[in-house]
Amino acid sequence: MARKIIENPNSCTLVHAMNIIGGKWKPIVIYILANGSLRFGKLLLFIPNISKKVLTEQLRELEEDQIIIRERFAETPPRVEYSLSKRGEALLPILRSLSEWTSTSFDTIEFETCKIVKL
Amino acid sequence: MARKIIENPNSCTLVHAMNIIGGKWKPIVIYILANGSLRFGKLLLFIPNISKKVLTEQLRELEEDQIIIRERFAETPPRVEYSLSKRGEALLPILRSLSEWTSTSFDTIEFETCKIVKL
DNA sequence: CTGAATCCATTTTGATACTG
DNA sequence: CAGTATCAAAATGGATTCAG
Repeated sequence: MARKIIENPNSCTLVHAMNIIGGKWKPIVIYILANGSLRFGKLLLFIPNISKKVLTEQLRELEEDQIIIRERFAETPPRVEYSLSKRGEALLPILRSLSEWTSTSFDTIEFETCKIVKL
Repeated sequence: MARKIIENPNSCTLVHAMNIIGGKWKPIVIYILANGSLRFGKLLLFIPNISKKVLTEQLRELEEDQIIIRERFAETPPRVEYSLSKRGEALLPILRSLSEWTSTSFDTIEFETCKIVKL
């Protein structure tokens, strides 16, 4: 039986989406920024167990994909604010759905990363 | 200012969801199985560039999280069918939303993994 | 304060050959 | 056919130190 290679737009877009939000901390960052812009130091507090390096990398990638916006203020000491872009905000309902899916589908969930810091 | 550690159920469930579907090939597997059950060999054809070993691992994990169902038939040669569970099916609308989000948010997407085999 | 640069540990992914 | 086993490669994660 002959086989034919075809394009599958659904898989393709799905893979792309996962590349963007599939990072270990990215959904958390997006979720936290949903409540408003934050500076680097605060994000670090909100996400325990993440190192500066990794947070920096994740933020860079999210910025490249235009999910978040990075605003640098020329002050001393320097201040940098991160916030969600329109594209990032469009992602929120989907992340909420994912969150709900987990809640309704699983009885128990436990992580270290469940704990976040409230200021 | 005092800081207090609290639980954040949203982040928690989100992280859990990403642990389950965040694997490199998992969303594709789920998407493909959405069209009906398939056996191992077919899945391998549908996902170019994936090795048997990796596909096996991903399927095992999806099975452990009860996203897919593995059915083994005692025949010769052996036959194994994979299909979506209820829990996995509940994920489909969300994956479709993700797919749509990518389509509307980005102009161009390109991957090697976009190509799948149609039988 | 923000984050770049190093160095190293761990995890993930893959190519290949082999088995019931 | 549907996997294992083994080895190797690559991506990712993280601790620490340095800099504007």
